Amino acid sequence: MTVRRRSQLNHLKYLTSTAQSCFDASFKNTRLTEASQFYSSLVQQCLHTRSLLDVGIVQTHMIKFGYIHLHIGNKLIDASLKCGSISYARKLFDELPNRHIVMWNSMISSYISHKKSKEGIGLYERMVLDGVYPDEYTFSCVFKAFSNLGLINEGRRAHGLSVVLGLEVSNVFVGSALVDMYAKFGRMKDARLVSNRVVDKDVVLFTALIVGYSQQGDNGEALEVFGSMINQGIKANAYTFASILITCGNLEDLTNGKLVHGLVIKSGYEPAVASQTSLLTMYARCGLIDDSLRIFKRFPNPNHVTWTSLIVGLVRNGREELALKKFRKMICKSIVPNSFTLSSALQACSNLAMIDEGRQIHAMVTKFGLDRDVYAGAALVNLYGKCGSTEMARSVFDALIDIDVVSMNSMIYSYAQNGFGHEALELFNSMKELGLEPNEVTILSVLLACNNSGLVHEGCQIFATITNNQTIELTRDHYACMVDLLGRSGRLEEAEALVKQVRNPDVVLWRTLLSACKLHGEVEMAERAVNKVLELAPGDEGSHILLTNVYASTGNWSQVIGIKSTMRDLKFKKNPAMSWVDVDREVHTFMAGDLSHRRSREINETLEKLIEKVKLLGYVPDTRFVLQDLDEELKKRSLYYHSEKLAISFALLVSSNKNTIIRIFKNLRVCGDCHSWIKFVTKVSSREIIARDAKRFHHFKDGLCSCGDYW
DNA sequence: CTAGGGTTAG
Repeated sequence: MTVRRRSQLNHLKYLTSTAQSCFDASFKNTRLTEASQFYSSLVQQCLHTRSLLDVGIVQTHMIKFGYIHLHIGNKLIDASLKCGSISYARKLFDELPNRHIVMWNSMISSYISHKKSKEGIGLYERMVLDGVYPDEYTFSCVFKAFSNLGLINEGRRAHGLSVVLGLEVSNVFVGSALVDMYAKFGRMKDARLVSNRVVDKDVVLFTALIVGYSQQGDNGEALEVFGSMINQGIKANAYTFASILITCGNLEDLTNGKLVHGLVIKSGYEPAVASQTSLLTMYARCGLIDDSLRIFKRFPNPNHVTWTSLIVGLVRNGREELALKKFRKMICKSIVPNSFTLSSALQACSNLAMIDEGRQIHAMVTKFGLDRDVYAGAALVNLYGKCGSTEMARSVFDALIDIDVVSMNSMIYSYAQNGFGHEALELFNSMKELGLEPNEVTILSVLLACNNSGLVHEGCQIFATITNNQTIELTRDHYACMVDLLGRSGRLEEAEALVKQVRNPDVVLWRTLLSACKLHGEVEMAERAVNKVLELAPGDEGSHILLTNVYASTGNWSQVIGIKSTMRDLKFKKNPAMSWVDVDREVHTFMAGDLSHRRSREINETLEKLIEKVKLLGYVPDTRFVLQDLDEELKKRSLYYHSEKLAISFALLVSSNKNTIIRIFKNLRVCGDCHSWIKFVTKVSSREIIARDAKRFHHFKDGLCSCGDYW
């Protein structure tokens, strides 16, 4: 059959070029209906060959011989759409004198399903102006265009017209499209009102409602809707299950999650890809990542969404290295990553501060043309910020076309971590002009920036404004940041007053105050804070250590010994300080006085030489940072073997290229003596060193540090 | 001849 059609078309092409006059003569003698039939069958063939060229040939003939009219014209438009050319269909559509409602609908829905919402709405509006009444088919697709473009008022107006025409609730297709639109606008009340009025509710309508509640964060209500749907005897399908499993995941509700899992199996939807993907996500969200891995293994051909879901789940569960391994495997299998995938992989790199791996993924972002994507962009800004490359973060940020509040927050946070307080403030102040509304994260980031740069006045001002406006809900994190800011700058009374302002001050707040007390040798307040900490968290290890530090810094050794024996009784073990450095994708870890590295002897030689050199430039070991009651010489020796000094010596030993920046990481805060030592090292070695400690970055260059010695 | 809902992200 198809072969015959093919040859008929070829015959037509032949006629076109060679025997037009003959064809013309024979056609003119035929009746119109027969001509119509002939053309109809040719259009049918176009549908089979899916070739726009064929449509063109048929159309040329029809125009030439004057046979183009309503019925055939519609068929041609339909054929063009099926051949994948909306623009060609539109040309025909515009040329046609009388357009059938079906053709308006076909054109509009084609535009919208091909992500051309603007054109779809344009045609919808022209249709209304031309006096053609939209029908249930028109409404069931046009609302999506309004939600795609965020045109809430226009969408409401169209909703109004559907009410006038009596189509709003009499047709469930229109009803569910409306529910979906209002849900996407976040107006769940309107969505609910429409859905309540729809006469014959079906599973699609309920699913739209469930997804709406779930995506607006009202997961409890989503579960309610699911329950009432089941009670009404409407059966869930794969779409519904996929959505409700995500709801259970959002709630981290394993009980209901497993219950739904059972229902999925009973209903026979378990093999559906969406159900599987949602199951994987649900278990990952509930912390059962091994179950997710097991589900993943069952996929014969995981698609990019499945891979991404797995990667996201792994990162969420702190399995970044496995996440990156899976990501590489996915790339090997030639699955094309999208911006979801890449931003998740980048997040894994950020968490591990793996700059090299991150750079490679950045290259992929560029390769796939996603440099200006807001999600990939924010993830890149985050990566470079977390790896201490503020300049790179900024250049990615500047390349973004649409800056949203999240990418803005990432950039401000990058500045904050790296001690660029003024730059962070400048960006924060520019938000108003850009029409961006700061949120909780913005405020926290900018306060952190002030904190890390000692901008006490500015931080207090922002905090006061936010407190007065009450538009942003301040969390304990915000207060902790302010307590740190005030406390470290010596305004301890104000800091303590702020802690007391918080409704239920937690351990973190009191501990922050405690460390400020340590910094300023404020023994009495420190004891008060410790008592509070122990009230809230009996036997808290950190606060014991901090109190030891307070006593040690004021030379109160008998108290130090007292606490230490208490800690021994409670079987405390101090979290050991650790530094590491990434050389050629291999992580080298060092503890204080660590001799376990295979090149330990050379490392120590390098270190000894460095210490001699920096001493000549004026480095004096600062033994105040040794919290043991040793004699001065021993204190000095113990300083020399701090983990960060070992890591830097190793890095200098193995990398001779002066232009390579040395990056080291430490799990605790960098010690004061090491901080000053590293500044000298940058001078004697002419190297740049970036150190990330538990709290922030320190960029050491030419004998100075970006933190301005305030951290 | 034309129609509605789902699974991955900071």
